[in-house]
Amino acid sequence: MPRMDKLDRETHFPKKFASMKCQRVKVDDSFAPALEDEAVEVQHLLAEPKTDHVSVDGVLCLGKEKSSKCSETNGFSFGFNDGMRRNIGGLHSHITQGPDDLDLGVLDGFLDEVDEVDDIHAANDFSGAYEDFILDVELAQKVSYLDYTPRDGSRLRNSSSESQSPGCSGSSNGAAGMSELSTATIPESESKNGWHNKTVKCKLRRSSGDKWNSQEPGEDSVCPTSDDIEDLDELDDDAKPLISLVSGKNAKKVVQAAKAGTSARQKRLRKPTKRYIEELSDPKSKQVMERKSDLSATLKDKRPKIRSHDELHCGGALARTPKESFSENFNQAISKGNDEPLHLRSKPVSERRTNPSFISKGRCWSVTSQNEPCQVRAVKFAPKELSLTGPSAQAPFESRPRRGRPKKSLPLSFLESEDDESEDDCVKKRISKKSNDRRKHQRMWTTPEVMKLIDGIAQYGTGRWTDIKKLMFSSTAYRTPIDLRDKWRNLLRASGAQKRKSNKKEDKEKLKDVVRSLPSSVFRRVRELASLHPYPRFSPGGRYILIHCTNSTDLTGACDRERFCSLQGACEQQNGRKKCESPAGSSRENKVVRATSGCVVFCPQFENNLVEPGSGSGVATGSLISWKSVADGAGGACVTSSKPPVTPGSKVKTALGPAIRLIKIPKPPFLRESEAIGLMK
DNA sequence: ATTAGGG
DNA sequence: CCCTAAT
Repeated sequence: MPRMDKLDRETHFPKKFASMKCQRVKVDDSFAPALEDEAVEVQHLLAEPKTDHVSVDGVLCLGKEKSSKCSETNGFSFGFNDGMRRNIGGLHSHITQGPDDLDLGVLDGFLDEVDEVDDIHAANDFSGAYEDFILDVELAQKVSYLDYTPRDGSRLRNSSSESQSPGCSGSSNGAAGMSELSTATIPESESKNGWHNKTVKCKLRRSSGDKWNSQEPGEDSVCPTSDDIEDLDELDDDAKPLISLVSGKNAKKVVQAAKAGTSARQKRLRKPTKRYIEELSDPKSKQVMERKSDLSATLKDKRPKIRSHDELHCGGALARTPKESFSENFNQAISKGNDEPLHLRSKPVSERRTNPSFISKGRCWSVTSQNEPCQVRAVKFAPKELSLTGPSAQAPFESRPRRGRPKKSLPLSFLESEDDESEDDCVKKRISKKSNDRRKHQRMWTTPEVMKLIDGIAQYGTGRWTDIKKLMFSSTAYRTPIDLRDKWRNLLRASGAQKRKSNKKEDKEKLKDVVRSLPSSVFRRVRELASLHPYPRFSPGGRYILIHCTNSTDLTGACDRERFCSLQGACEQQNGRKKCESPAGSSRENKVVRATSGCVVFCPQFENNLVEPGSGSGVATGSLISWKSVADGAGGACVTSSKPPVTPGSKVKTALGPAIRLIKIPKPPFLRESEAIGLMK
């Protein structure tokens, strides 16, 4: 901290403070207060006086104020009296030095080890699952005998033909190609409906009606597609049990199949992943492995035809569908489906109109969950050549509704999940050269899915993945909120909306694949949304230091509690917990936070350090403001930027230095000065 | 239970 | 996609 600076600043600040009271420092004529939520334009910064050679010293004594009870005044005075008086000199230079030092390295080997441990656990788990399996067989049997009666010839026909088909060979032979599936003869709707009905019977005792019967064979034959095919291997799991049932020469197999079908959804969590079967060499596990593979084989044998049907169905539509009209075609195609999102069915039209699914900002693809199946299939069963992800294999038993994710499923989603595709448990699996690839079970994202995701984000932003899942992906059980978020992260990178961090060739290749697999319109949308909904966004749990707000940075609007409250309100609803105590506008937390000078540092433990506008308003250099205030994007506004998405870690150019940076505080919430300074290097 | 974030 | 930390 240069002394010169200090002196200099001390002469400056009185003036500044005076102007801060006006809530806005008029730096020059070009200052445009019009930018409410956003930041001050860079040019404004450029015009700013170079005030801020204040040392981090005074600013970052976070540890010292342990309680969050400090009064607002304290907060302010702390900021002002201390921070202001002290220097933050050298801050800029520090900040600009090390953009990436926060990256934490992790050993790959470690992950592998963890993986192996997991495998062992899983093996144990499987034996347990098998026991259950046996127990369930009885029930399954009864159900099948009682409830299962072929509805018409078609089903028998299906099954017979199924049983004759060569099918996929083994579970380990993942490379069951699409090529051998080219001769589809069975209407998908038939076989599928048949099985679905059965499933419903078993599970719901016929209480659910004939939802699937209403569909005419071929009704879904128009499937939009494009070059953007992601996935090849997708078998209709639903068909497997049925086929096995009918064709079963082997009672055991029949039972197994029935069991697999009836309790598949219920017992999903217990299914071992294919990987365990493949990789387990432990003698103890071999028995299990054998049984398992036996079962898999049984099931697999029966599947091909059904899949091939899909292929036929969608193949016609594959050819055309130009990029631009992509979404339109898509909508047309899906509009043929008789299905409508269940969650909307019961609602009056008027209500539907207001449903987010139908009103998304700007272009909305209006992809609804129920309609997905067809689309998904269309994409999935594209010719192999179109695959962008390389060979894939089926892993029927790998379906793994992720640990503990959608545990709490709504009744509706249950029904929906039975609808069709969604429950197909064939999880796509990448066969990479590395047999020990951690990412074993992957379910490729189809373009329609991506569009749904985008629509969801358009409506809910990037913080409410569960909501998006519920409303947009209610029928696809395999997509968890985390999956949605992950996909979004990938989309951001792929669309160029986010600077890609990794320089690895492998990653780049993957991104390219993603890019190729999606229409450009998708990425346009992604970029739009990226600017609209920053990601990563400031999260309530996040700890950030916002370094260096400039003089004229105005947080009004961006920081108001109301917006954040509305976000929390949603959480409150879904969690049943009360997170946002005070309604927007009624609490002191709703006060506007204003940063009119220098450097603002905030930390969660200073929640109550809100600065009250009007009373010496303005967050002085070094003041602490509530993370709550920043959580909803105020951080973005705090830093000068004409580009909205300013997120933790992002750089923003200023007139005062090459760039400033939002830094996320690592683990221990309390940070010593030296540590904080260290972070900035 | 849910999200962020890193691998 | 998996896992962990944090809330």
